[in-house]
Amino acid sequence: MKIATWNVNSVKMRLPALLDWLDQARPDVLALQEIKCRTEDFPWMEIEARGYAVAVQGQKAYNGVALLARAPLEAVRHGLPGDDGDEQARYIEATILGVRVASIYLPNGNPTDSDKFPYKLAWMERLRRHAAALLRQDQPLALCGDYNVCPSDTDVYDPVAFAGDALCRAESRGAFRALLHLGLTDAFRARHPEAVGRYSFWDYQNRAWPQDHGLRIDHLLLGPEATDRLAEVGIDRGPRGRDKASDHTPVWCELL
DNA sequence: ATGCCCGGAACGTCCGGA
Repeated sequence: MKIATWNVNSVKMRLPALLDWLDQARPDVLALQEIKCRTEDFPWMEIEARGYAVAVQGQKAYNGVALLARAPLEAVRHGLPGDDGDEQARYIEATILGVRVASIYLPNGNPTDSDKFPYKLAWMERLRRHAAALLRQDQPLALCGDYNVCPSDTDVYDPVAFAGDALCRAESRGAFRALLHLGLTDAFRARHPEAVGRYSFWDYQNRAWPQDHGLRIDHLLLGPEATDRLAEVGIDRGPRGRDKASDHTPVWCELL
């Protein structure tokens, strides 16, 4: 079972690249982030024609997440519990082939002296509480998405320059570690413990991609049952090199 | 010290992204 995550930065602009990647990589599940469209404007027909079931949590212009699966999506949950006043479309969850899978678009949190940073940290605490509840269900779990956290300096092309950034701040990394301490496993790091310079995001600015100035911020966090089944993990840099690319590229894992 | 590059909304130029 192949499970992947990809921040597409507008599903409308990325539709040709998305359809190509589905045909080529053939994931059983793909978690999308930053679809940047209302649920009713999602390209349902084009995706379903490729043999995928679709669940969407959209909003106008910003954010938005979705789950695509080659098997039925069961018991879909829209939104992260813990704040009924939160209008931002950043979370969707469903069961696919017995695996509980979430698509997560965690807040960026910059600038750190604005209210965006405490919003990020509060969102991460809500995620921690919900992940703890999911882990108590004793079913395979995969929390997939754009976490907007570089877990360690080895995940950053210039750790000094990013030391004060919301993606690298101690508070963000501590909240990420709190997720791991629940019993979740960073799939990429589990399979590639010593890897340096394996990124999932390269900024559009400053020629970041040709210089390989990247960050690893897209993660697959697996519960114990899924981790026991973990066979392989990869980052597919191909889509980032295309014309009209997203600034993120897909991360995938294979469960036995 | 600041903008660089993108997409969306909208039609001038700003917001948000990371």
